[in-house]
Amino acid sequence: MRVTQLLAPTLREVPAEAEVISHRLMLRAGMIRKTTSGVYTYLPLAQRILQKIAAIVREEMNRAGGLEVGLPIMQPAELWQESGRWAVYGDEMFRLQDRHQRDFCLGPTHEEIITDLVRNEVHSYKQLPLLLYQIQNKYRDERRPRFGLMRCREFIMKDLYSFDRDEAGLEVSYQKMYNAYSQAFQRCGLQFRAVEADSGAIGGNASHEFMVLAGSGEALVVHCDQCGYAANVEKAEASPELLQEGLEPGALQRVHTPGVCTVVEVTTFLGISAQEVLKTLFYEAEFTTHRELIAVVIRGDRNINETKLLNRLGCLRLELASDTLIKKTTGASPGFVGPIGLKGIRILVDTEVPLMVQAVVGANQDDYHYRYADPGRDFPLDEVADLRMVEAVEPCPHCGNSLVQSHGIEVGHIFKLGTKYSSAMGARFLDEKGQEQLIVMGCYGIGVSRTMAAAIEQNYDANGIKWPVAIAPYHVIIVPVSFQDEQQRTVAEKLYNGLLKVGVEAILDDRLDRAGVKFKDADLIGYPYRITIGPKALKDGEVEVRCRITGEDFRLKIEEVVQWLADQVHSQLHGFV
RNA sequence: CGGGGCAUAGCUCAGUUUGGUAGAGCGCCUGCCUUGGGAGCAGGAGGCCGCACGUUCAAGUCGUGUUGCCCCGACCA
Repeated sequence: MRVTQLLAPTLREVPAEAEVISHRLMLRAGMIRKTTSGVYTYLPLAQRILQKIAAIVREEMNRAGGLEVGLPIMQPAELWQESGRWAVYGDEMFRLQDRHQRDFCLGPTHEEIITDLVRNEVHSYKQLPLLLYQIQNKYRDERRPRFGLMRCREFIMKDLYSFDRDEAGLEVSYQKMYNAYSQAFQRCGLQFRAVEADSGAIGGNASHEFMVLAGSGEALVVHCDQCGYAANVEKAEASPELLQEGLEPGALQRVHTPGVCTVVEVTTFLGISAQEVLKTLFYEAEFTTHRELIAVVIRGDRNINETKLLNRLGCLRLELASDTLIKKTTGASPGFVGPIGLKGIRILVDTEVPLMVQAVVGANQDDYHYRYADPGRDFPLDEVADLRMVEAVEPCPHCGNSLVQSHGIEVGHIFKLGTKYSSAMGARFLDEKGQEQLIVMGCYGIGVSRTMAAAIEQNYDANGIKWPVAIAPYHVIIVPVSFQDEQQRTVAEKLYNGLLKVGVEAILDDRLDRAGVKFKDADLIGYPYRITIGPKALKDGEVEVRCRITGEDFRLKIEEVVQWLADQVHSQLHGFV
């Protein structure tokens, strides 16, 4: 490719709409343009990158035994009504009607479609296991698209669905995918971590997320260097901290605490630490059939993990209760509520609560607290559960070593689905005994367009992007300082052709612009290697090579540079396989 | 969905307070010159000032409505 023939309109200034680094750089590098909120057009450079990511993913899916299919984007409402999700999916689903007013949606995911295919075509245990996947656009009407390609309404996703005859088979498929995902992200040249994840509303009992580690990541994960435990903080187990071991219980004491509402105020007023306070939060939990007020008790210095709470309760939605409702129920304002004497309300306590013997709690009367509350003695411990968010620094729940916290971008997510869809939609097979059995399913997604953005979030500097070789739009850019100079031009063409011959993807900057312009664009777009052809090195029969990733500069003989670059590129492309 | 902000040239933004013939820098086109980190000179093209209605002799500017976009929050198989 020659730069004069490429469409890569680079921008000197940062478009006002972009905040996130990957978004800004892709706009500036002439890779993407916004079509409407959450919908982008991919220009040639981005398209090449996406295809490279997709190719790696495709190879790994195939290697794991996956079969590629092409599923429809436009899907009939009937299938979604069968699974029950037409009603549940809500505003996030793009819906449309045809001229006969029949309902359709644009696929946000493809469980229904694929289950429909499999129930029609698979009838025997001999046809299982089956791994089917596609790489395709997905549509979700996000409430708030943002961060450029990170959260779009239209995006590219690889989704694979596994079909097995039983749980043991699912476990095998799941492991295959876990390994394939690890391999795929490694080959993309990304630093990532697989973490245990909450399986959310999709159900199932096991789930891992693949996180590209980057400071700008939305997700918080913790991991242990010692034993390898890693989890999203939404999921991470919290090990209870023993603080008041051996302490003798005291007599419950009601103290006047006028206007002292928050944990901080309580600790200051009483001269104690937040660890000695128990706070009580009231949630309104929405179940399928009813709404219920729930009290949750947790140590004053801890935070509730609402994901854990929601899972524990098995409710659809959680919301902190309003002050009015709290007052009506307990007779006290939120700052003075506590578990003692609460009647007719389900009380959940965090695992650390029973370990305390002298706690300060609200007295359910404004301007009063209790001291020396003894959990179990002064209020019931009927429901004890891990309900707290793990902190930045705390011991690993498995080995006790210190956990490390980091930010990540979710680029892959694998789930065990079980029989949720096969039972709803009747996907069954006959086993050896002629018995009808439900197919056991798993689903596995990789955000392809998001992976492109995540790669940038992890690899950039003040001058632009630093693509890993495996997913770079081209491996090498050749920059003659002056393309009008005949000698430089001749060398440039020779190297260009030489690189193509040895399988290195080269692009020649044949523009008549000044060198500075070409250097700036090369850095911005982020080609891994740049060959500079200029008078300085040329007089020694050499050219300069700069590595974008490490910043290293090399001077190489003209005759040697092609092979040298071929070695560099190929070792990075195939080093992992 | 709640809160905030923005909308003028391809991009970044002035101009709106106090109504009076549309501006700058960058980019783009032509020519000259130049070529090692976004050069210089000369000339040029490019705007329903988001849209609609209203006030006014006169609206980019004032009023009402509307649409789109961005940010924060809630939400996120």
